Amino acid sequence: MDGYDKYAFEPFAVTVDLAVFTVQRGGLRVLLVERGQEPYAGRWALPGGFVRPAESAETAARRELAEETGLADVSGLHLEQLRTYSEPDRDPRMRVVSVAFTALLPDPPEPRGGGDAAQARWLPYGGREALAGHGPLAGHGPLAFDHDRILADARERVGAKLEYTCLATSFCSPEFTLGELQQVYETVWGTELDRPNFRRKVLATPGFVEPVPGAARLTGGRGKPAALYRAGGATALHPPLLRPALPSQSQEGQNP
Amino acid sequence: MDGYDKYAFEPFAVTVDLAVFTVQRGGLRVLLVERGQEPYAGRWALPGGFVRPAESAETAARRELAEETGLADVSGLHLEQLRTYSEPDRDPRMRVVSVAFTALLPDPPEPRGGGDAAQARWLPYGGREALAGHGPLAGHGPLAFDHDRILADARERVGAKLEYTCLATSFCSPEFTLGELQQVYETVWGTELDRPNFRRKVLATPGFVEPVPGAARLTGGRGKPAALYRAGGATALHPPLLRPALPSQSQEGQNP
DNA sequence: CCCCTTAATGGTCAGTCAGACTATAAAGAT
DNA sequence: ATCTTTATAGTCTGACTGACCATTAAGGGG
Repeated sequence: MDGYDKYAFEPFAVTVDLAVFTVQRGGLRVLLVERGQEPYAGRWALPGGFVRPAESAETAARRELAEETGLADVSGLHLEQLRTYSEPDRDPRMRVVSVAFTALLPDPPEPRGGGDAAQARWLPYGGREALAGHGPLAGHGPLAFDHDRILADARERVGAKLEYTCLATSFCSPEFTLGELQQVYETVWGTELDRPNFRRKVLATPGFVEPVPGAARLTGGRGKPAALYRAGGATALHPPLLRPALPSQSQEGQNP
Repeated sequence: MDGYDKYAFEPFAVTVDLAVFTVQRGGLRVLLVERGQEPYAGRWALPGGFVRPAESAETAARRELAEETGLADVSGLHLEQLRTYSEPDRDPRMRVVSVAFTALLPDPPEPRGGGDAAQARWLPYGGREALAGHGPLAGHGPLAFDHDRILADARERVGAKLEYTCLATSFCSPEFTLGELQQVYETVWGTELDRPNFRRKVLATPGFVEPVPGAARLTGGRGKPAALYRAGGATALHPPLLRPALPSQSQEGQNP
């Protein structure tokens, strides 16, 4: 950071890219826009835009989130910096450094198409379609630029943070059932969890969820009505709720 | 990312800042440079510099790491992106977006002063001096720009990653004793760990460490000589090695 | 040379927690 | 009325953790 006048430096364009996730009908969905122009015309991409002169990347990301989702109030939504992507050739036109963010929405609104005739949609990401061999975006990929990688990084980060934070409640409405909360974990992790055990763990963690005092119950379909809970005051999970270790993962070296 | 020609965008300067940690004599140290020019002349700052036109931020960070430490080969060192700091007023001269990195060194070389008469030093960070009330940098703070915050974020990130990755071996020489490895945990976390339990946990994790086959032993001082180990092939810790939860942390909400 | 200190290593034991599983309750569907 | 579905309650076992105690192998000091 020393000696600006001694070293040459090139100006960069700085953008933000958003990986906005939601859990809907048991599947993970991500907000994508269809590009109307070259490069990558017709390909899907993460929503995003330039950081303005008086903005931080965080401010720009929240502004873009409001614009792209059409939500009036995005102040309560979870928005978190993922990392910055700066490969010199990631945009063929010019040098663009992009700060990527991850956002989580409980109930996704119908997205409005962007200004330039590009449509925006919630596309399923991962899940059953991926297992059928069409890739994580089920035929809508690959994305423009390096957005496939950004999206994969974002999903991995969200999955990891579910383990040791209370982030899962950000995917849920203000009042939710434990079944809905469990669906969030199962959807993001792509695994199934034992319901009684999940319940025991969540309720045993102080501040994770708190019961809605009105003893209100509600159900959408069959079965016994479920009790409603709100997010508690805690943000971290100690000890964490670990996802089941896949047999072929995370321990490549073995001790004899 | 759509329509570059439709929206105004400002060029930014993009820099990298490095939080380079090492564990020495039982204390955590960080590489800092003393600024020779305004702004913040005479204050200490994180090493860093501009990203060049053909570089990614990662490439620039590794180049800066080599330059600042004077090490011939930094290819094996741990270098990881922390996050990007982009507040509009973080540099009083111009709009600078900085991508911060965290690096870990086993045995720190004597740093060479930067080109512009600025000296570089390993300063103790946190530890006993901090408890004496002089702040985490024991009288050398506050740092220039927003580097205090970057440094705090970096330390927290390193501490968190020790829990669920094998990162701690990056602080150690190629061959190390379990006592040295434990010192890394204790130094970064600022807590004491039970030696037999730590040993049991480390050895029970496949791929974390592997014994040096030559049954080589080595000691610096008194006591029984310790067996030497190398880093194993694993990168993740499943289940994690959790730092002892401080009584006043992480669970502000309590369920009745 | 003997004893003390230091540090590494080996082991025990009880409490806690996670995974697997069974059982009961309360709703809609047929 | 009975079945299906979902929520909730509880049990049991093995694994893991934290708190210990014991032993081994070095150096230092009398």
